Amino acid sequence: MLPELKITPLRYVLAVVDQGGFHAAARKVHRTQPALSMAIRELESRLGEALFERGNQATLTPFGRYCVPRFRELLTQHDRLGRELTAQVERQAGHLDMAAVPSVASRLMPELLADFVADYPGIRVSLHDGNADFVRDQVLAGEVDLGLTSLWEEEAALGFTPLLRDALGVVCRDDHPFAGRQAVHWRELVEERLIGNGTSRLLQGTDAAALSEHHAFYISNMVSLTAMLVAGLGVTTLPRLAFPEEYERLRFVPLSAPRVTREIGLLRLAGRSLSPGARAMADFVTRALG
Amino acid sequence: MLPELKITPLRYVLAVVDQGGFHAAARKVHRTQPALSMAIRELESRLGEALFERGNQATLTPFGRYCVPRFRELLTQHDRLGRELTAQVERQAGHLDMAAVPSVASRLMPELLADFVADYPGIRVSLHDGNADFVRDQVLAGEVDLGLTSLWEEEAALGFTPLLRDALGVVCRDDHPFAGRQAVHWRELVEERLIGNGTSRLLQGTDAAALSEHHAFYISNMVSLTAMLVAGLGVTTLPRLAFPEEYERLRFVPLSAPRVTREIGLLRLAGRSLSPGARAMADFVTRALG
DNA sequence: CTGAATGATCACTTTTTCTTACCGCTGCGT
DNA sequence: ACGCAGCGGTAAGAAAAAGTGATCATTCAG
Repeated sequence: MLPELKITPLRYVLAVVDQGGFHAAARKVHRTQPALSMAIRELESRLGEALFERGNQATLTPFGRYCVPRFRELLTQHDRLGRELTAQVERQAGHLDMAAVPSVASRLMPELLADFVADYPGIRVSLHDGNADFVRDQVLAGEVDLGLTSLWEEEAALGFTPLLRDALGVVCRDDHPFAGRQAVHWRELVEERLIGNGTSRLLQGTDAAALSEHHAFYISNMVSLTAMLVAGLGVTTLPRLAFPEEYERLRFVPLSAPRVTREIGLLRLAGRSLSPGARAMADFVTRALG
Repeated sequence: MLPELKITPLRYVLAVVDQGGFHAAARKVHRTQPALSMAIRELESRLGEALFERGNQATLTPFGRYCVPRFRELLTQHDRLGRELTAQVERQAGHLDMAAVPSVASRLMPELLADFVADYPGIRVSLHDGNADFVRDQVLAGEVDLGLTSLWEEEAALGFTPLLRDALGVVCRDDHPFAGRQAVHWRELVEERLIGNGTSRLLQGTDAAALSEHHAFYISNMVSLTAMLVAGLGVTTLPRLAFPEEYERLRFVPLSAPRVTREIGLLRLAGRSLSPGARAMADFVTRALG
């Protein structure tokens, strides 16, 4: 029904118009003159109307004059699309959404992102932070391309690439007997007033599993938790990365037994490939942390 | 450098997306499934990025999801252009400019145009009227596609198609001795007070050439001329078509000797083809008057 | 476990596109 | 007036692209 206009002949027509002749145009598009002659003739017969005046050399018919600007417009859009897509593929443009647990988001991401934008100035990044469940759900729902978190349990739909291990330790105030110690054994914590938090479940399944039931309070909010620690209301366990270094009065003492670590890594949907931008980020993070 | 996106594979991609599978899409576009498989694979390798998730059946990659709306947009514009051009070629749309001498413009064109728009409702017509020189110049300058006029002298750059002959006659008031006569001989006019007008030069080169020098006044404006005739100030010569029938008191009497006729026809630029709309008009006029 | 989907792959044919070689025409300089 | 360089068009065959039919592996429902 409607004639399928091929892109190349349109380009030829414009070349002939712009160069003012078939020969010059052929040179421009790296073809021979007959190629243009035939391609354009083909296009004309497809349209059912001549574009160039026959006999007269390379002058447009009225219909040709009507067509040229429209051809040019279509080609402009075609080329724009081509450039846009290659920009995406070559990571000169694009965007990605990622989610990270707060410790990663606040301690690792700032530097990481600074380095990333230096390498890929055209790629826009959105970073959402939330607890490990939030990150997992966001990835699973496809709301974000990548997650940086620790994974509680393997899932078929998720692909997890471990990047770094984060050791659990005890956090206490600087006047506490633990402060300054090289290590603490879990049994010593039984005597303490222990404050539970979101990371406490790391202890489950370890020798210190009992502790995770043991706490006096459970505080999920990090600001509240640190306030209580600064007030000397008790001690808590936290992975090193989650330990808020900016509080002068708090100290982090590694747990010597059990040696509990959480594994922080890159989380993504299995079997779903990444956008070019997301792949750039995934590669970048793996190189930087792995 | 930039990858030449061909139209057909883009269409295939959209078909696969819309139909939800390669087989269904192949049926839709009247191709076999391998054709789509291969064309799309080719496109992917050209872009350097997969559009469909391998293994998983006909689901888009993130990059594919990014591409699809853009492909659709480009195809929409492509198809719109195709439809637009065929509309022009098939005379469902378009426009043309024409010029005609006043007699043709006022006596022939109204009915002609009415019939034309009935046949070609989509074509816009601009009609300019002016004397024969004006029409010739407009055509020569390419300001109009077609002219309806009489041609004084052949010119290489102009193509003239005679359509009808218009006989010269004498115009006088109804109380003049000529009124009611079947014919008048040029010698009879020598006695009369003769008013010259733009068409008087038709007499040049005929037996009555002397008359064209002979006139008492020369009036180019038609309204002024008729006013003078109605006032009984004299008589004039006019081609039949230029005789203003709407004036009850004026009479037209053919010249029996010499038999002078002007030849009215279609004027166009030689060696320059017409736009589809103009060709429709040219054919139409030739059929209607020829 | 079978059978009917899916998409991928392979060998081959058809179609399209391009090139080389050559033609006729036009216009310019001698 | 003549040759000659430039133009665009034509024809035959080579090269590339697109399409087909047969076949395969995989998945999923009954």
